[in-house]
Amino acid sequence: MDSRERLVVAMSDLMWERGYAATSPREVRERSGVGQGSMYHHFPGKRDLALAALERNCADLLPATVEVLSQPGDPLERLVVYLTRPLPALKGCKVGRMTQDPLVAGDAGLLAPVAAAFAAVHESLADVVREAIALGEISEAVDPDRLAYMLAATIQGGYVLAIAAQDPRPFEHARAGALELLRASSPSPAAHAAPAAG
Amino acid sequence: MDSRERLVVAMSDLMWERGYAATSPREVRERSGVGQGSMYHHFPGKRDLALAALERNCADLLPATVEVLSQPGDPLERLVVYLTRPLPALKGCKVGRMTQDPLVAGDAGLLAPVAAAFAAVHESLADVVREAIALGEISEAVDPDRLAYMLAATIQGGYVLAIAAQDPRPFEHARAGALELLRASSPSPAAHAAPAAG
DNA sequence: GTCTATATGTCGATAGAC
DNA sequence: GTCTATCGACATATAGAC
Repeated sequence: MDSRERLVVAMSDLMWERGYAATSPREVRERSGVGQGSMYHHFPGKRDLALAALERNCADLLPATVEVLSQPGDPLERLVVYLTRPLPALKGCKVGRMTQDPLVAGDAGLLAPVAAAFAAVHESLADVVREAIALGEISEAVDPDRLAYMLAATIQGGYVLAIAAQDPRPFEHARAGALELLRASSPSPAAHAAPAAG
Repeated sequence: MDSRERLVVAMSDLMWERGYAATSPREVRERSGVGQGSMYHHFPGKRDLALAALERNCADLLPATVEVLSQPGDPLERLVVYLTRPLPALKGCKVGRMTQDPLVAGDAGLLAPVAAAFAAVHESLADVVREAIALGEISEAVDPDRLAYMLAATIQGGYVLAIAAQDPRPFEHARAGALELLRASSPSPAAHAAPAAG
């Protein structure tokens, strides 16, 4: 791993552990083992390093999420996987958390990769919901875009509740609640327990 | 307004505008118009001032939320109000945002008022959901605690999506989606449009 | 309770040799 | 590309008079 890469990894980790404002160039240097001169050779300043770190985080997380939603097979089942896969409730989302840092949210350049990642997840989610509606697994009374936003919000907001309580259960309950409600609203109640007949 | 109060207000505003780590005692002094000596007379340090500011924010926001949920009358209608009342999608939640700041989330003392506020909202929400289930407005297949967590998460996560997109619509869509799904899962479909008969 | 003055360290970056 | 040295500014307080 070259110096540039080590700097990006260290910055990414530190933004995750301490936040953007609270992370100093010095810590990045120390953790990466890269010297002062090298750091400013590779990046004009802290913000540019943060941008590279953010882009890296998005590139790390996005493919796995989209992949879960792009599997072949039953769309409702893909939503179940989306809502039940293991996620670090007490650590939060490396990407979503950045929206709550005013220094990041106030900087269009830093926010851009985050916005792109959420937009991509939304498109995948909305597609799956549309498929599920077409198959009669979800009520036609539901708007696919709205439901997709709701599902993504359940995850992101679940982190907030879990961290506030210092307990993963609110996160798990929120996701389970979304799933329960989704199933309770299904046009074919049989879909809850077993594959629908026909 | 005395010095102490002015300090707390300034700190509260600055944590809101810039975050905790990015807010310096100097800015607090300048905005509040309180001198250096007075500041350290009233508070031992930045953290203690932040704690007072957090407690104030919680005390500001909690009553209004609980009040919405504690109105007399139809419980489902109270959930509708909870999910449709005007909220600042692009600004986020003064209380919820704090959970995403590692310096706050890693400090049990700072997190305590936030945890208490979310716990209080959850209790109110879960009570309303239980009432709605008892009246047959929401399916008995739904667990009240889970649904309550899901609804709170929808709001908190909606902020994340809206700020990422720099557009209030994901927030509004997420809330509307929750409402739509709630209605689609209602045991008495008539409840969607008009008061249920009987 | 409020003020001015001071202290110590770090931040975020630059300089310039190798 | 990497190094050491250095910079001016600010962060986070403390001291001690009034």
